[in-house]
Amino acid sequence: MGIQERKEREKEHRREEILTAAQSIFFEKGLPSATMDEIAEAAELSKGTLYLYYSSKEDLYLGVMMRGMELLHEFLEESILKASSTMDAIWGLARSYYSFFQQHTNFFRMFYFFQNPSIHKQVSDEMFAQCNLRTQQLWKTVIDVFRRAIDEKLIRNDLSPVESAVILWSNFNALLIRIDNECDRWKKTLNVDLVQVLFKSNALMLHAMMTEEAQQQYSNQFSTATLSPLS
Amino acid sequence: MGIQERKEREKEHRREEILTAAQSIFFEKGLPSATMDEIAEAAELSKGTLYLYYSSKEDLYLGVMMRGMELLHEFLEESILKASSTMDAIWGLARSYYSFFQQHTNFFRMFYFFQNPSIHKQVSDEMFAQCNLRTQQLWKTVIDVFRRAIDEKLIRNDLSPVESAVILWSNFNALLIRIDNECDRWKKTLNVDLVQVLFKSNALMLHAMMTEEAQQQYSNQFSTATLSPLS
DNA sequence: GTAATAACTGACTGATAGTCATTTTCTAGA
DNA sequence: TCTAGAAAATGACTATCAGTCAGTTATTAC
Repeated sequence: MGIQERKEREKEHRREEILTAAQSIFFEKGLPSATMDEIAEAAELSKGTLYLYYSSKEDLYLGVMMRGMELLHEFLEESILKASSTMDAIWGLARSYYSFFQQHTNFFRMFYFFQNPSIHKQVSDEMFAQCNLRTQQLWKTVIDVFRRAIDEKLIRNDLSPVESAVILWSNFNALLIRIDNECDRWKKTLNVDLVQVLFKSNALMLHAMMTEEAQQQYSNQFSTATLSPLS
Repeated sequence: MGIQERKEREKEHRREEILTAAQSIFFEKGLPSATMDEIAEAAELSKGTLYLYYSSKEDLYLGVMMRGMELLHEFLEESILKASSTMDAIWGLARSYYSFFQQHTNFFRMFYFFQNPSIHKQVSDEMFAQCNLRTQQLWKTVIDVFRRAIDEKLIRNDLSPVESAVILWSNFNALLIRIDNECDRWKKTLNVDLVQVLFKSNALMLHAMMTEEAQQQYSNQFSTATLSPLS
């Protein structure tokens, strides 16, 4: 009998439909303002049914967010594949994360909204574990690029792959968040273009992490010309 | 008649009492889980009275947060005063922000919780404006140190004071947030001490921002020995 | 002493996350 | 095709909580 299998498929499909409905509502309103009634209406289901598939609003939010994490992972993997060298791959991570930020701002916002533990109260253990797994996979991809860079003596070997990855990523991410929230304010009150600062900062930090040989080899890469996003 | 004045004082005092009650509840539970009834009980007032002094739960939250911002400002100002040189003042900003983070983690958490615009819905314009003013004052203090550093040719003059300030601060802040949320996880799964990474990252970035003269002058400052927090 | 004003109260309203008894739909075997 | 039982879906209901406002208490001015 394929009935069991078909039911499984249909159930999975329903889970995805609910997620799609939730996504449109969360993108529009954010977690606090979105209501389960709205999501139910968007999904053309009753509210009770949502709870047969997800155990809380926060679980739904996490489900949508994990779609975003998969998408970001694809962005990064693809840019790594396309890279002509390991150094190019490192710059590619920055460029592709910036593209992701521009093209999928709503997902990006979910990431940093959920970074905050005050929100985690209603998240189920399963979802939380699944999300941590995805996060680890993402980090593995990023860290592996830095591992290669250190093996190739592009990055100083007094930095570990994990250290260099977390430093460069955190630095880039912090400025992306600031761009998302405060870009206009910084432009108006202090006449600073945070997007330029973003790439300048990334270039500075990467340069500081490089071995002397690599600094000489790639010195031209970090001229002001290539600092701007290749938009 | 000093009655008007006394009444003003009493009103201000009541505002502060309410803030103190709110602070204890917000520290304990965070914004989403704290209830106005709890805060009212802690303040020994009725809920209605809270709304005579603050127009929403979020306004109360902002009021408490601004206390934290003033405290941080004092930390920074004091460390700048104590600094023996401009370069020492820059390191002092990092050290004092780290001290603030350790001693007043609850305030620190409020800062990054509220960075998120999804929360701002119920904030009054007055409070928002007041908070922006405080933020600008804080930034002015930080930026002024970097202005001095550039004047003294310690920091490269292709960086503006604002740029260098926002880069170094954002970088430091990003890792502090990660330490607060994920320190144990990084230690366990990847065997990395994020606190060491924090100061290493700050040293790297600052070094990259320095002029060649300053790099030579201060090269010993950034040996591994001084990378650890002077706890 | 009293009228006017200011400060405070807490029962009430509306919104909303999550529940569960009931109904509807689907499946398997006769 | 019919039917019993399982699976899926429903929506009225409960509990909680931010915010309101008519009414009460305290203070001031004369």
